[in-house]
Amino acid sequence: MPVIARVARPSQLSETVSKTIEKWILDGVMAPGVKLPTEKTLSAEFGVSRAVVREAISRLKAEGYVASRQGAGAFVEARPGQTSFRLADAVDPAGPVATAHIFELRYIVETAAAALAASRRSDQDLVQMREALLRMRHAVSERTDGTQADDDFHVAIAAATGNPALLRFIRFVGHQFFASRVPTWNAEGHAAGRAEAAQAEHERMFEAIAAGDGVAAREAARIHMVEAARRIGIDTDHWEPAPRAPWEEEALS
Amino acid sequence: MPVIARVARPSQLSETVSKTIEKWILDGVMAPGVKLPTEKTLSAEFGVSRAVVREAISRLKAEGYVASRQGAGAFVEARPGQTSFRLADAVDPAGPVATAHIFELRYIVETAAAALAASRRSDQDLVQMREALLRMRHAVSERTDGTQADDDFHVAIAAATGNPALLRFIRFVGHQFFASRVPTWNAEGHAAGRAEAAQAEHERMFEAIAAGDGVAAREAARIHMVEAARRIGIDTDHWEPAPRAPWEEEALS
DNA sequence: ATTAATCTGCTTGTCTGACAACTTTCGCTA
DNA sequence: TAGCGAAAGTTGTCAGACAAGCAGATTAAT
Repeated sequence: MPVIARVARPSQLSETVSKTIEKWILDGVMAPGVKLPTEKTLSAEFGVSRAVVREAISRLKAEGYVASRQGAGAFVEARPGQTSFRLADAVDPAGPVATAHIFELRYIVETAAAALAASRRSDQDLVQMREALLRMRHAVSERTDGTQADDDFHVAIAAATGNPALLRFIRFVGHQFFASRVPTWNAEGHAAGRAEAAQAEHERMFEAIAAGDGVAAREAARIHMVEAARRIGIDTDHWEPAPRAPWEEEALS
Repeated sequence: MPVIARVARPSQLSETVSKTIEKWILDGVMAPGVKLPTEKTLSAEFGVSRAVVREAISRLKAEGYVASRQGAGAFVEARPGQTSFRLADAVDPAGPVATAHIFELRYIVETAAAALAASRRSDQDLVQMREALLRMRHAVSERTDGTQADDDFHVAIAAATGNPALLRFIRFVGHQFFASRVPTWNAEGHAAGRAEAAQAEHERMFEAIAAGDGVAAREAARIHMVEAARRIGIDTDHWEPAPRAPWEEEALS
């Protein structure tokens, strides 16, 4: 019986197995392209049934660590970081600046997406944006929740770039701040005029994109991002080693 | 260009099932916290064995979409997945435009990073860049391989932004094109003057960043990215001419 | 009557054995 | 030697069974 890293956490056998194999790959014990032991061998060495091993490999396949070919075997696909980008690896979740750093990343891609959308959007893209915009308008007047429409609007812009990779990434980064939109759209946000303010910013973005004005679209998106950051209380004063965000320098002048 | 929903791949039953359930969750058919059907029910409805359903759920657990408790059931997680970004999900690997889409994403973040680096770089950051630059110079004159130094140079710029999330993402995206640098730095590339050309572009980027000129840094990076795309045969005609943030335009005046 | 303990059915976790689909290897034949 | 086909090995799927744990209903105790 080989060494089995006894992880205290997983009460699930399949998780124990998958974590162990994942560690093998991470530590370079199994290089990319290498065929990993057969399911029968693994089940024997781990002392579990083949079903458990299969579930473990299923996890690893989902995470992109391995790929298997029927009749041939399972092979190490690649090292982590080559196929997937994890925010948990990118920033220290406990760090106070993590949110600001991720938001800056979002700021970069969303402003670029707005500019691209202005020059590439189809009529159908505009329909999607307008539809989300109308739902937000309705949410403002009725003082109801507009977080979903808000999210849909941003996704529609990303989709209008015609770049699926960019679309997916914006959805991914934007999702990290889904909960952050609540203080804008709840009763308090309506009362304080935050929902109305956000809506006005959205309207300007839409107009610029509809007009095909990339520069104006980027500027409108920039303003929206800056205001959104302010609304969720991102403290740019504490930004790491770098002095400050670009929009702050502008505010200074 | 419409959405590419080409997912005909899954010949694996478990993948078909997991993708279907994933779609349910993403489309909001199953809200967070909701208990999904029992394994027996799912196996009956999909017409597959329980083992297949379990492997599918195993995938979903690995991706963070669901969590299951023995005896109780499997429940949709509050934060549906979205803990990692996988390019394999973002683009159709078989599509001819996949590389161009990913490169555009890289173009967006690298040009922004260059602009940020110009305003935030420390003296130590400059040392890192200069070191990589010297190694590339040496590679050009000696006609040796400079891919690693090339990569290090771009990473040094990303690091100078002081944003670890941005750094990590640039490393991730840049790695997708690591192999693409070979035709620039191999014997053929040296002979055709591609290595020398790339080096000149790098020098301009460094000078602008060292001078603290964000606008020039972005423009130099833009040129380098466009040329790099051209060297690996990516069409950049439809790209935005010179995406530039408003604060930089202000800096011009 | 209220509360606590127990029971019972249901669900997930694991095991075993079997067969189908496919790949690789190797020995045989021309 | 080259090509072919059988055989062994491996993953994919299925079926049934039992253990472990949970939730609601039933029963017992105060």
